[in-house]
Amino acid sequence: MSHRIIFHIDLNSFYASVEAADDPSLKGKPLAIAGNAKKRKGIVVTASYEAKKMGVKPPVPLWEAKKACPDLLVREPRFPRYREMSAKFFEVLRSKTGLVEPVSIDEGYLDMTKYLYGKHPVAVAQSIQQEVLDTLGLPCSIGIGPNKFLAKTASDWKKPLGIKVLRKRDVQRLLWPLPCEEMHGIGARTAEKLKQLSIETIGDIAAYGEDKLKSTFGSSGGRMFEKAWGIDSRPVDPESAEEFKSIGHSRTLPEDAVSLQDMAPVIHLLSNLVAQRLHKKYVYASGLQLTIRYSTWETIQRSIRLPYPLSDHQTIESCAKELLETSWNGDRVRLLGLTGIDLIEKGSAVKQLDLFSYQKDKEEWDRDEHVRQLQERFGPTAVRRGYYK
DNA sequence: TCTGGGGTCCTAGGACCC
DNA sequence: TCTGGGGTCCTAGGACCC
Repeated sequence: MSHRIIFHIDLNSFYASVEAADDPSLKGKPLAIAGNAKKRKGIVVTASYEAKKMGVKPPVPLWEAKKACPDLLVREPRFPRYREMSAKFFEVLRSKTGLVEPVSIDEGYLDMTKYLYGKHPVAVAQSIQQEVLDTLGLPCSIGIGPNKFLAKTASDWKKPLGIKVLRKRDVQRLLWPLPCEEMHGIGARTAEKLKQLSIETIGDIAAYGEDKLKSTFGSSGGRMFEKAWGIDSRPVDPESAEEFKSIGHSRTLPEDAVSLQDMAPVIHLLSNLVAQRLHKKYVYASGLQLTIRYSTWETIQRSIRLPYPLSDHQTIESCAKELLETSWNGDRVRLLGLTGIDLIEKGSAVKQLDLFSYQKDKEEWDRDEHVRQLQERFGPTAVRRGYYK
């Protein structure tokens, strides 16, 4: 672990950049990607740099963005296309090192320690940046450091198309003067708490003392302190993005719901979406979590354990309805969400069978097990190829 | 005309057990 | 009349990120 060289690579204004790459007439224009563009409640998810310069800072309501930038061009997101471009992006990264950890659709860490082959890290970063730009038409920023935190901080330094090295010895000069909320992991709430302790900058965090931070912020106080000193021992873990802990969907309703009948179609939709994704990822959910956001923005979450790990949409829907009926307080509802939790891989689920004393609804389980066995014999496409049904 | 949708991690507090 | 002390597990909520 001694002396690593970590890259953090971040695609700049990813969704907007993809749209501009696909439609050159958008290049150099203020562009916003906004969900629900036609409805009232849309917000800007991504803005091009031209739009950002005009004051469009996501996530901002679309109507406010248009007020700030009357010439704003607006596109609805095309997620399948973004996923496609993201896959190509990570393909490029994986051709550089075996140690790539995707963090989200548009950013990832690379452990380049053993993959520089004597070349200068900045030269390698430049060639990666150029390759991503040439082959995908997408600008990215690259941060280089001895650990994830410094690499991530460095990639934020200059956008778009930045390359920045942040060494441990730069921490005092470059990091300490910055306000606390510049540190990854410190948001508005924590920054406010820190302010009340007269901690304004990252340097103040470093000077405050580890034990005192821990006593007010728990374990995150410890991490805060270490980061302020440029310390971060987390490895680049290529597997971490593979495993899912939960799969969920949520929808803001076109209008506030005031009755169970209003909500029934949404529950139906969410159940189907969740079931589909569970199937696609070859997992069962052992529990279900319902989210209700009231018109006051008050949000509650209620969960139940399912009778056995499952992924079929009928059972999910009936359990979701049960949850809704027992959890809803009768107030106006703005948003509903449904999440499958405590996920179990279909292959490994069979080992847990004896742990569950279920009698009914076993057919779906057996069918899924049958599918799994087919997949083991014929590969993941067996079902689509028609071996089943 | 305020405020989307997908996640992860941590903690407080109650239930339960010995 | 009061009435220990741990430990674990679970749930809901909060904070944060992209």
